[in-house]
Amino acid sequence: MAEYNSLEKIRLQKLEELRAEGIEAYPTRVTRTHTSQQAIAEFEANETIELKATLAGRIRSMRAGGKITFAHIEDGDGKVQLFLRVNELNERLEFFNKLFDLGDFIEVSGIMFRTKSGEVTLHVHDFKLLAKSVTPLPADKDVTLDDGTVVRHASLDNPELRARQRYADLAVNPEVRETFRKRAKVVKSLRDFLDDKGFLEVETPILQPLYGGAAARPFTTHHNELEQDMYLRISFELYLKRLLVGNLEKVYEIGRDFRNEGVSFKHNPEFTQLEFYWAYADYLQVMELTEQMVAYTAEQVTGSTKVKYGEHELEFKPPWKRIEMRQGILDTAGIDINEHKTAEDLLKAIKQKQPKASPDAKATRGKLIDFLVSEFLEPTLIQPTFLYNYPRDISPLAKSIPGDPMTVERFEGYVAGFELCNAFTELNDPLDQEQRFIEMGRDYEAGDEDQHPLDEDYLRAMRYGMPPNGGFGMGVDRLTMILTNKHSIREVLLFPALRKEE
RNA sequence: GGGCGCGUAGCUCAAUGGUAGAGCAGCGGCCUUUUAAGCCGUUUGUUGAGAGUUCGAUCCUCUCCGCGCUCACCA
Repeated sequence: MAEYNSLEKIRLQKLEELRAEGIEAYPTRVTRTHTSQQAIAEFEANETIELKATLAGRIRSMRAGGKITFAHIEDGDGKVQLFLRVNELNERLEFFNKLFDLGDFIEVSGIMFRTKSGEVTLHVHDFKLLAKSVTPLPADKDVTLDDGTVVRHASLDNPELRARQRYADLAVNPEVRETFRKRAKVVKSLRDFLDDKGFLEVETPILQPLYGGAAARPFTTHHNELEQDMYLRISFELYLKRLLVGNLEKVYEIGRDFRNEGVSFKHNPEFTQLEFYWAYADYLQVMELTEQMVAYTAEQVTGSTKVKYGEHELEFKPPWKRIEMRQGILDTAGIDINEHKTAEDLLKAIKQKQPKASPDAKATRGKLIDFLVSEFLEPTLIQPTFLYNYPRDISPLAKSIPGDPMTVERFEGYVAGFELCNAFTELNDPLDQEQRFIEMGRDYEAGDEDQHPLDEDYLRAMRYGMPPNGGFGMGVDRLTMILTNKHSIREVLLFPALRKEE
């Protein structure tokens, strides 16, 4: 049984009073004729015509006078003011004032007009309760004090409450609703862009017998009838590339990935990923498509390719800056990785630079290079930038640069100092791929949990012949953060992962 | 997982080792064009949970729970 606080008990009492009057507090049918903004627009188009309207929405404010009451209701389109007067409503006005609360959903009918102070308002002739609100919304308001200082409308602010009770957050903070409308637009724009380029949207398994395509720890679950453990996917990569073997030339998927790892302002255990694979393309073509796609999305969502993010103004218009990884590390860290061909050698060079963090002493050469990037280079990449040409040993699914077996054709897109996307010319040589898997298997035996187990079926697919192709992956949540100027992934997830209550 | 910080009324926040406060919301009045109205009156608490120190703990100590920041982890 729910326990009610004093405010809720008062509302429950009102509910009883309503029912005692024979009023259904949660009726089934609504007969709305206009949304709030439709009614206002239609009235403003010609104010000499009497406009009758029936509106529906939630009571957000009430100003009850003796014989008149002003209120605002809010619906999906916005707010509209109501004017209720004893002249039309008689004793029902008092009934309205006494038994209706902020947060209740109501239906109101009447005639649109403009008040003395100029606000388009519904003059209410009839009203009906649609749903009684038992728990008060956490709304608040500010007040101007005698000395002129304004106490701000604080409203719901507690980040935990806002995330746990997103419904209340959405109900009370219109800008939060706007953020999620923009998020939907981000996804739609990406889809439109890729569809227009001839990509086929597909859906691949979330429950997988093996996980792969990324270096991350998976969530494990169990299928009862099949009597086997299964994993929630950590990427789409290996399944999407199987489709290239099947002669689907251009495929993409937008969906959820699951990684059983730490939570931070840019990591949630489940997150939305976009991946596409493009036969007969290489990473340079993917780079061009990427900057076009992100610029298109930015423009669709914000109206411009220039986007404000915190103190920065980001320009997404192609072409983006390109930095070759070796050169970028040389410029920011002062180390030429080509002069340090072994991990021991590179580690020595790094130690001389005395970075703030210290690299793992057992790290491979590739991981040390990765360390240099995140320590020195990454924080400088504010404007959209492609960092390209990665070490082979941290890129097991990418193809080497012809003539440079240590380096692969791979790039990552950086914006605002963090990684937005990752792409490469995909490895399509089954023998090379098997070799790389085996090398990773060694890592796996050595206790590196992030390395994936060998996927025999993927190799079987590749042996049938996989066309040369370029692949791409991007965190949709992160793109949404940037395009909505939010600095935490939780702000762009409706229901971010939180610990169980109590 | 480590470090730092936070948790007080429905919401936003004060406060002191000695009976826990404000604004808004709520409740009761007055007000027929208000603008998150105004005026008068008024209620609200297991101070996150538990233990300890103390004559006395919201405050000090410890444990636990939750959240935030940060580091680690993380293509």
